[in-house]
Amino acid sequence: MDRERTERPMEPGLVQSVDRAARILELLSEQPAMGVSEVSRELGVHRSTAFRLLATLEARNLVEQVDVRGDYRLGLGVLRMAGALTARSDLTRDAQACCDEMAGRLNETMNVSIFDADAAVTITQASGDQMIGVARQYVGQRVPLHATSTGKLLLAHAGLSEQQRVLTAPLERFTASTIVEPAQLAAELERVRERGWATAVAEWEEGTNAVAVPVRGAGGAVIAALSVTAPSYRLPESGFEDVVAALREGADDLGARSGYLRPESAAH
Amino acid sequence: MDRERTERPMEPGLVQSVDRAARILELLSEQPAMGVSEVSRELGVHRSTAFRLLATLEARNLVEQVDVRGDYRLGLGVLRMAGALTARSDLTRDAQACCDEMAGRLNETMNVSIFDADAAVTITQASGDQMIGVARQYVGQRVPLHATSTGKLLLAHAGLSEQQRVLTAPLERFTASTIVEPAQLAAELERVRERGWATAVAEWEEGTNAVAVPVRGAGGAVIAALSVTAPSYRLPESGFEDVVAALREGADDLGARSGYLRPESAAH
DNA sequence: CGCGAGTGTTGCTGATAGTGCAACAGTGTT
DNA sequence: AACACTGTTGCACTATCAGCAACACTCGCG
Repeated sequence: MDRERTERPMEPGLVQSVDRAARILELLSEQPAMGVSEVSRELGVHRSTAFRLLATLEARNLVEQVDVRGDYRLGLGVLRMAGALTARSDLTRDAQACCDEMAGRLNETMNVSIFDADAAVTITQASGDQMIGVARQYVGQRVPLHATSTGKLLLAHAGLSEQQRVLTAPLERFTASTIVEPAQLAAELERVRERGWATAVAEWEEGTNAVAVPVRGAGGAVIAALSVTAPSYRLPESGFEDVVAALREGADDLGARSGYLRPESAAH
Repeated sequence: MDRERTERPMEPGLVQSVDRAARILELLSEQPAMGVSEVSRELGVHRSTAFRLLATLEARNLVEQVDVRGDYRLGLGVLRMAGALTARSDLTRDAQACCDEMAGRLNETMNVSIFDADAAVTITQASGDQMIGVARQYVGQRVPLHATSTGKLLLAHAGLSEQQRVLTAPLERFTASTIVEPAQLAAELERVRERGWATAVAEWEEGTNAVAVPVRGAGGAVIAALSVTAPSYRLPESGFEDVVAALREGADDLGARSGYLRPESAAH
């Protein structure tokens, strides 16, 4: 159900209170609003500690209280950082337009993701207008490389060292269909490279399928992945090939503008 | 030139290291990348201190190094927060679309701003394709209420207590034309309410003019401001009325969707 | 080539800054 | 009215974090 419980004790050499503050921001990215007590319970600290952390974040506009003596939520200061971040590259902006357009055509949830260290990061998302769809907000979310269509696609075109690292580390299981055997994953990656697109059939979330195609920038390198996600009854395996054609169009449009975000994303 | 030097010693009861970390994020929102030493100088702390703060932020993906032993910049974790923030309201998304469309029509820099405590916050921005334009990225930026078109418009329609607060506090001067006399500002606000739009003629930045109109949501309340900003030679005072007509169209479109972001924005 | 000034990074140690405690002031429920 | 909550604030202790100094390294200059 909740798939992020990083209750690690924090590596030494880091600043404890800053780490806790950052975790608060993470929490507030998942839940729309939280009270002081709720935060303190989640962090495992005293209420007063959580309060002071929140008060500090509030002074810098990173969080705000919905009203006096009320819950806290993310503040508008976040916008400034987000603006500065997206201003750095055209890809984010172009990807948003691409997602919006494709979501209108396919009427399903679209994602554009990029490779980052040990995960695929969704940089853009647009939803179809169907009642049943992808509920969660995935923008900025780090999803595993071995259990999602975008993850597998990006990993298949990443550097060998990156692939080795994922293949040697234990593969976490999320559903009954999740690939957890390294050999099986290696074969899957090979197939992804051959046919030029990747899938995820209930491997990350039960009852949910996804298809991803590469976005190629100047020089032909894979700079991102464009994907569709939908309930399995609306996107069955038999329909994958049809979607791929549509996806390719969008991905080529996006790639043609050859936006780039992290030139060193493959390097380490 | 640099108009933000909040070298205040930090109020008691706040967590020092978290405050410093937040300031790092602010700095990285202004400059695209900074080294450890640069950050330490800016914060007035030792290099090792700045390093550990950055390392902690990096562990939570809020910043990242451009390469090993290199500068730091904002990380992709910021996207997650931004995604969660904008997902809370339709206004941000609709405003972006509105800005984009208007920027295409007027070929100038468009902004949508909302009222927040003691400043106007730009939640959306789109630029025309002219070479000379608004250089700075303003999204998430807090601009003064008395020296900008959006600020004056929002203030004119804010609660009386808010207006009183601004009128009694000292009005900072930014250019020769900045209104610093409370009585003069009060008269200006009255004029804004009468004619239904606000201007800023080189009051915030020399050689730059701006015009703002209200965005009215369900119930007729002013929920945001839509504005155009341009060099004074392209947007002279004589041309204001023409732009207003175009702005009104966009603002009405936007308001018709009656998005809402902060229902309690006027309360305190 | 070697110097010097710059960088990012890392143990160590003392004192400061931040934590937990307890108590207060509220609100809504029992 | 008692209770169980909430967010908030002074206080005192001690764990935490800032500063120092040294390291490894890169760059530019002589």
